[in-house]
Amino acid sequence: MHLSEQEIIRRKSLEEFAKLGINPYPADLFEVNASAREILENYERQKSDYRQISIAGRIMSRRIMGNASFAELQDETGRIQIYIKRDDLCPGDDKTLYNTVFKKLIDIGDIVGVKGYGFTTQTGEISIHVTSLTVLSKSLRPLPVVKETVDDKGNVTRHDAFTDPEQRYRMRYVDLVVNPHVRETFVKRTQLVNSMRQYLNAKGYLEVETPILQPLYGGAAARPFKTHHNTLDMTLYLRIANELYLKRLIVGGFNGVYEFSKDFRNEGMSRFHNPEFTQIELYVAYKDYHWMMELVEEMIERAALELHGKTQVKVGDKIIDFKRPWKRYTMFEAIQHFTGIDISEMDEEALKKTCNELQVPMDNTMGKGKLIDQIFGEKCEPHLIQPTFITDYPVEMSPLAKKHRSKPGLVERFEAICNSKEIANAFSELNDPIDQRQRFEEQLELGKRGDEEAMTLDEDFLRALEFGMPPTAGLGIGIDRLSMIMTNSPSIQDVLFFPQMKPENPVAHMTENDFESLGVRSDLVPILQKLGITSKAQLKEMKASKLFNDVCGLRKKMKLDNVKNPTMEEVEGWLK
RNA sequence: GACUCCGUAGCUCAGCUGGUAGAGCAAUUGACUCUUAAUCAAUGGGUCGAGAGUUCGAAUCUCUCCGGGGUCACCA
Repeated sequence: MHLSEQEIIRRKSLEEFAKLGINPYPADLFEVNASAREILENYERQKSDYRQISIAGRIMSRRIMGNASFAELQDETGRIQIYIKRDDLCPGDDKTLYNTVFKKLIDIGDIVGVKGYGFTTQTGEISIHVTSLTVLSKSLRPLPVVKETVDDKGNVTRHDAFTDPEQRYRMRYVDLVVNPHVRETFVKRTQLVNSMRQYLNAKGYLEVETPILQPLYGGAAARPFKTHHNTLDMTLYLRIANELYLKRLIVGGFNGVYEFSKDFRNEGMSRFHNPEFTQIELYVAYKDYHWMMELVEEMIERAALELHGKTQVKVGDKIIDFKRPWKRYTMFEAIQHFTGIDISEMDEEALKKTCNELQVPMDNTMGKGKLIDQIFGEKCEPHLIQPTFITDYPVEMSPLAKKHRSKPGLVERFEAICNSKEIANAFSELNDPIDQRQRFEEQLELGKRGDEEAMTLDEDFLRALEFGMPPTAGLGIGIDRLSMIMTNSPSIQDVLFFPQMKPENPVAHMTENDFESLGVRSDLVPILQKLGITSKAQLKEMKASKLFNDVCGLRKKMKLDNVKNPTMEEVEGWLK
């Protein structure tokens, strides 16, 4: 294993700890009675409460001045400065704990527990005067060191911030330690989910769990991930939606069911797409899509209030206001509003002509519904920044939605669009089993023509509908997309702890064992590693005389005085 | 999948009309008892993402590959 200089130094500290009889990974619990934020908030008012503070966290910076030092301790709630004075930490003659343990063996990133009392420094910072220090976990890798300066106006400048997206996503644990706003984002995401859950629970709806491994995937148009069950010897799919299972539960007599579900779609990745993502789906019996719009407005307005204390949310350079009521357009109205063209009576030919006039890209495989959607996507969606309901979609694109009660060719469906992206999708659910079977069959036709995302026919779902499903309103909300808006995050990767990434390329390295199997003495291994030898094949191609020279030369350069040079015979032996 | 930009020390970055790798922070050693991007002095640290090519000579030019970002396409 290749270690950097700093890693080697930290590992050597472990040996020093052992010599001092200190376990840098103690098993004992460490009693904590305060948090950084709590102390900073309450100390001025309640000084007497902070005479015996016990707190634990990570050392984030150190300022050592001889026999006294300041350091910053970071716990879950934030950072607090600690003050360590040699003679207060070590009242007796033995100053090892200060001189050796704190000053030499503890590094930035180490996790320690301290006990002490609160005080205010001469420059006015609330701090902890440390009387006892315990190492709780030694950190063997150097943490990125991020420093901050605050100017007169209170603007914070971060120096050397840990910003490389690849590193941040691959090592989210490091990201969370050094980038406080990242923690905030994820806390907000959880608050969002909690807010919605509480809202739905208060209405008496039941949170349920349905299968992730499904023999047939359905409920959406997407390509699935495929897997195999050995015992049953059958193909299973990771769900792309849970719609059809939740509807079965409505058939079974529940009035309201919802599920926060991880869904999986085997498609392209982008700033708005991760192969696994979270949706909430909700189904309520005896309701329709008008009713559902009210619920969505109320639920999301409430979430915004709970997260931000107001209905306005800053997203990029825009302010998005979730205050009810949201604007509503039918799809035709929206298109008329943004293009001035009324397409409501147009047939396929007229729509194609309109696409050409508007310079909306299209091709001849597109049917009426797809053309309408295309115009909407090009000409309307980019302008819909404030939350807006778009209603009444073409039937061709919505095989699970009920036909519109009065407008032929349309379904009772709405999407909520916000910041030009769909955040919610809902229908009056199709509960007519005969109609549903026809729609599935149309999908099968599309599938035969090569549409990889066409829905499959789920015979058991149809059987359930044939037993009778009450009129039902159904809803799906993309939690990741909504989280992006609520946390002002430009990429979906910023609201997923561990976004999908390609695996890291393991750098080929020969281990000590690999070298020793060739007869290389262990004390010579670092020299060969330093030479950049990463494979046996590479080594075997080298000339013995050159290798001998290189090794002896490097031994001198690396100042490995107590390592004996190999003999020429030895080197020849490695290459056999 | 297409286009485009990026990959140099633990972190943030400079070096790129080819000539043996630099800075700040971090680290090491020393000084310093209220500092806060602490300060001062000294020191060490790099397969310049990987491979191949051009060349006397490549971090730098060319090609291929790997990883990442962005835009587009796909994706209700």
